[in-house]
Amino acid sequence: MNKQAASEKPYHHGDLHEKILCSACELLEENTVSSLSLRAVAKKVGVSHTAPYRHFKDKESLLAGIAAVGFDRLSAQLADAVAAFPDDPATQLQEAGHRYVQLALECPQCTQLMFGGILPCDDTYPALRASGDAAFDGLKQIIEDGQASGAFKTGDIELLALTAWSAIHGLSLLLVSGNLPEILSSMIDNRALTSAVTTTMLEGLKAHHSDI
Amino acid sequence: MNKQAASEKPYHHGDLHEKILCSACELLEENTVSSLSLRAVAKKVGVSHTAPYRHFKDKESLLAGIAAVGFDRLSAQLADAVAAFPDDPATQLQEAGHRYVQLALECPQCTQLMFGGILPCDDTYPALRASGDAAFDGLKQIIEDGQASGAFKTGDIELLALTAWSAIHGLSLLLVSGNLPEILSSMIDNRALTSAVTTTMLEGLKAHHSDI
DNA sequence: ACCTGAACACCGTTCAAGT
DNA sequence: ACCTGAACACCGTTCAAGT
Repeated sequence: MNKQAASEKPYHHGDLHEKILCSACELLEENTVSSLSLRAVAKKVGVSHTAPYRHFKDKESLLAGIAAVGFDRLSAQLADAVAAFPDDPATQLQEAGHRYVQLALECPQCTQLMFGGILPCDDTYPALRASGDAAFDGLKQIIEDGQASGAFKTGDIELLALTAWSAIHGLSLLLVSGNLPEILSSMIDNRALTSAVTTTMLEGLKAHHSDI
Repeated sequence: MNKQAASEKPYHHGDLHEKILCSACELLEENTVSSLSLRAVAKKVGVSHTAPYRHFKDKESLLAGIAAVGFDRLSAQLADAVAAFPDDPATQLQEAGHRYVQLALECPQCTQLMFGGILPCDDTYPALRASGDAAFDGLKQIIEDGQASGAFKTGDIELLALTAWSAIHGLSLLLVSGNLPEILSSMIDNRALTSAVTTTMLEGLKAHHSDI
């Protein structure tokens, strides 16, 4: 009795689940996502290499947990971009693009994990899928607001959102993967690259007032 | 004497280098790029698991060989797109986009290998880098022609090329990695998705005739 | 309930040794 | 010159066993 509420997970370590996830996140960015080993995570936490199996079904399940956190961070950045420029969907979209690229550059390995086709995107990991969908919903909302205010051209919201997403996603992954040719990657300011992409992208999304 | 010319590599197997590369390409698409093992390639070729080391420095070196082939295929598709619509840069760019996406969908694992940050893009593999740069040069040429003919807006060629590339690259990787939300991935026709992206992208690239 | 250690089947890579 | 086999240090995962 006196079980001190229902939420307890003491015994040998504190919240091992959380500790493992946290350490994994750190180790992930120290190297390549494919070089992250469950055994190394366990060693870093200070626990036997089989202990993580009490908290994650397997390695992939742990990776899914990390990726979900990444998508949540992305959603948060999107929300901040919207809040920063109320009632200005065009600027919101541009700001969202900048933050998307910035986040990708800050945690490149996590970005690869989220978008590198490493994890299944079906319903194997519902939490992961939910986090990913939430991020896309945030983007759709900006497009919808822009259409409502007449700033963006009309058309299928999903398709317009996909277009904006593709542009900024492509740039992000090209930066993260290092596939840009020397001329571009030697540009001091990544913000200039992002601006070039978002500006042209916005140009294509804008309503053509000559059509009215 | 009578050495039958200079090009000989008989002994036990024919051109083992080529056989390994070829088998690796096939095995690659049968599974994930990260699950491709050198030992499995050797077994498929019918040779001991250390034999590949006579022809490739290590596993990464073999992967770089595969990726270079991928970039060459991309360049070829670009060239075909240009040839198909002479003197029409806008249509060339759209066609190039379609072929880029199509190629990515045909060999998703090779695409991940080429763009997944698995290989170093510095001068570690000169052939790989050269193949990659060649593909980008093809794209730049389309942009340049479009500017010359007045179809595209003026501006830094590299930046405009990057913009076009980002849009189509982003779509390709989103398709290949499976990160699209259900609504979009359930669309029967990927060509419709590609058209949506390329059309809006072209809209942003076009010269604004009202500016003249 | 939570963790450990031995064990298994796989890796990539090296190296002495065979033809 | 080209290939092999044993060996090493790593994996992920399972399972009986400990507290």
